[in-house]
Amino acid sequence: MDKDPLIKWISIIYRYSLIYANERLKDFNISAGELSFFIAITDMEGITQEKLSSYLRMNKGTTAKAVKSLETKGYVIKRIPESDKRSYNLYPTARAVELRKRIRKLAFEWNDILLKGFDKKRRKEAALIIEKMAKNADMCINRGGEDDGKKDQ
Amino acid sequence: MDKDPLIKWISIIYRYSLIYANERLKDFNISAGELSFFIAITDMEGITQEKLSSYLRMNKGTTAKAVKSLETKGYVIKRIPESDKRSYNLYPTARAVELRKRIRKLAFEWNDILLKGFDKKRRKEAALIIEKMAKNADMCINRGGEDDGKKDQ
DNA sequence: GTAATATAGTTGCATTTGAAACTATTTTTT
DNA sequence: AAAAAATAGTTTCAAATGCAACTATATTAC
Repeated sequence: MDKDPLIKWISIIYRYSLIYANERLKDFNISAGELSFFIAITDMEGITQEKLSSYLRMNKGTTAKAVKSLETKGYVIKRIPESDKRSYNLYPTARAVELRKRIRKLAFEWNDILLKGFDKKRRKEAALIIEKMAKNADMCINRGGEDDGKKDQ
Repeated sequence: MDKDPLIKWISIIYRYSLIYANERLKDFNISAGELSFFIAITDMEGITQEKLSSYLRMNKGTTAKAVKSLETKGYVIKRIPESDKRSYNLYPTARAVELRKRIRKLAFEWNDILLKGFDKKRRKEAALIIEKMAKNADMCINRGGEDDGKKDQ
């Protein structure tokens, strides 16, 4: 029945997502790994790296590197707020804002590819299932799961 | 509605799967990345790296490295068949076979964690959806998707 | 039967990521 | 307020992975 564990398929989806994103993002000088950071920062201007890490469930080291790279590429500006000199508020540059729509669209185009052949109802169901699985994973790894800065459902 | 693209959740599931597997596999001296190779080789004795790569949809370079590592660790033996001196047939060692059940079980325990709170019917549905999404991704990246050596559904 | 092409694997390099040790700042204790 | 603990980021190291160039063998063309 379930001859292969789910992780086999999750792994394929994830890795192929990176391949797809890397290909499609070439023109924008954004790497697949930076994509979710780019989207989150343009969506939530002023977010800190800490919040960003917990929102994306990324290791803070990973976040630091991605943000630094986006900064170097001219997509993000870091500003130390008076309120807490340890942290940074992250802002998209004008160029990032300008690209935002196209980049976001690209991420959702991949959704359509993944969900090809699914009717409306099944797409909904798929999204709920995937999100629930991620939250189950989160609960397991982070005994509870911190808030991700957005009301999630 | 779908404020975050599916890839956000897929990414979380994938990365947390690695974290979980690495933790649980410590005692066996098998890394998370090697897990699917270990399972496939113990399940399909004699498989070639080429077949293994297409079965797991892994880059052949990645496969080469994982197999070499499993060989070094004493879990896999490579044998060049007379029929084709370019290739290797991969066999699990006695020790690998001995661990097979426990390792496999571990992979499916993660399934249970991911599917916590899902009833029988929904679990079935989840598996179908994930697998279909992976195949959609495969179709997109590999304009067709080669056979993976097993009849898949 | 050579030459050209295809296939199986390997290796070096780059990217993505997590863990852990580290620095700097803030908050809490006492 | 000084000491201790917590928090925000950075950096180093290692693992997982894809890609492209490479070697060796097999197959196909001519």
